[in-house]
Amino acid sequence: MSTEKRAPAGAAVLRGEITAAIRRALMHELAGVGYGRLSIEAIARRAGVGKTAIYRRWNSKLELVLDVVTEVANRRLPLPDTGSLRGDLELVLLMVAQALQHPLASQIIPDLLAEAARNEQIAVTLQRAMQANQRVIGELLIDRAVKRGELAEGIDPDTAVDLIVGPLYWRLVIARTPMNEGQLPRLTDAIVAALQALRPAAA
Amino acid sequence: MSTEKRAPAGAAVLRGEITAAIRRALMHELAGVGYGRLSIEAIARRAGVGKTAIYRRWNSKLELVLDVVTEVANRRLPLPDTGSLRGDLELVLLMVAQALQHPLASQIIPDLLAEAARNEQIAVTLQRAMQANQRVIGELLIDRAVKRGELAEGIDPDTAVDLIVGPLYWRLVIARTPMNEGQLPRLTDAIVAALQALRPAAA
DNA sequence: ACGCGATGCGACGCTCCCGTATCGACGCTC
DNA sequence: GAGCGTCGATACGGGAGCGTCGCATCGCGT
Repeated sequence: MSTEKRAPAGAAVLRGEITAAIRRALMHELAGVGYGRLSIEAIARRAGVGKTAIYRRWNSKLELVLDVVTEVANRRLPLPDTGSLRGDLELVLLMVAQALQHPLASQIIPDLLAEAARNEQIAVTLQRAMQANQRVIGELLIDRAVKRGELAEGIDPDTAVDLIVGPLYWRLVIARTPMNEGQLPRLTDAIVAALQALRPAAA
Repeated sequence: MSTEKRAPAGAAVLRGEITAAIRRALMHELAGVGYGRLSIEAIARRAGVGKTAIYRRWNSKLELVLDVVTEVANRRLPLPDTGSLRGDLELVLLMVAQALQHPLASQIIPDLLAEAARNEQIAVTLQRAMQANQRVIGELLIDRAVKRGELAEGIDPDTAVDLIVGPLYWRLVIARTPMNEGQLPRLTDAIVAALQALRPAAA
């Protein structure tokens, strides 16, 4: 029920264009009214399809949202090795900043995160998606820096990720203050200093 | 319509206990179903009052929520001077952590922030509330540190606030990872280092 | 060429909530 | 003691969305 069906036997088939239209409509509805007010009827209206087309593909609103979220979250972001912690970090921050400033993402992400606080299934789905991206940051960016000798061994990866992603998320999504020119490099320097000052857990 | 009415002439009066019950019920409903699904009927049911009692006090769902949010956000938090940037910072982080871990707050805050992305009135109300608290951090904590010589003059207050509040918010509200014993002091040290490394905007 | 089956679509009954109005009961103020 | 305004409760018409069902259409395999 999650991926595209392909000619099971000798019969008609779910039309992929319609599935795609529903997915698109869901994203826009989610951004527009949020998960709470989300209605199948509105999605069908926006997608220009009948409600049946949706119910035939997914059993419930929750299943539909989880499916689309999972599909979007599984798009991996590559992390080239720039040769230094500062270079890697600035690149990551830039990519995260661009992602968070996407008009659809900047509305959908906080909405789903808020809903995750009351819906266990959404929570675990988002956790999975976030863990995948945090592993990129943790294992690649931090481990690389440790191997280069730029960071101490035994550094707490959770707190490190908090220090890297937290300020940017707060700034762009919560406070919604635009980033001025030159603030990102300064923020990068500050975070590098924070990471280097982060004592290992054993200390 | 926002504060308590007091005996206008020679007549009956809105009973404060009922107003308080509505406020309490609103908080619980908001935490339970979110702003999107919020319904006046459910609030009245939970509060054990008639819908009329609510409509007599507020004209709309939005007005009710804005009123209660403003009232809660106006509770000022004192910030004693511990004598050092690190001491002030750890105290602030501890208070913020406690606030964000409150079961009601941890559900209501992200929900309203998500809603603020599509509702201008909620956005400005929350901005006002946050600016008040950020001023405490900015003017007191940072200015004090500058006067002590612990931070450089001309430091960017916006980025500084991002560095202070962002990691904790991300950790507790977004990632929802519990803070282990000893992580808060380590986080404090790292943020101090970040603030000291934060170059002034003019640089 | 044909027929089967899945498809898209609108209609259906149902539930929930809105915002208003009305009612008798109660309590406070004068 | 009298009157006024608030109280909970209930009812109302209207709107919106739910999940299902019937129907004509279209595509595939024979």
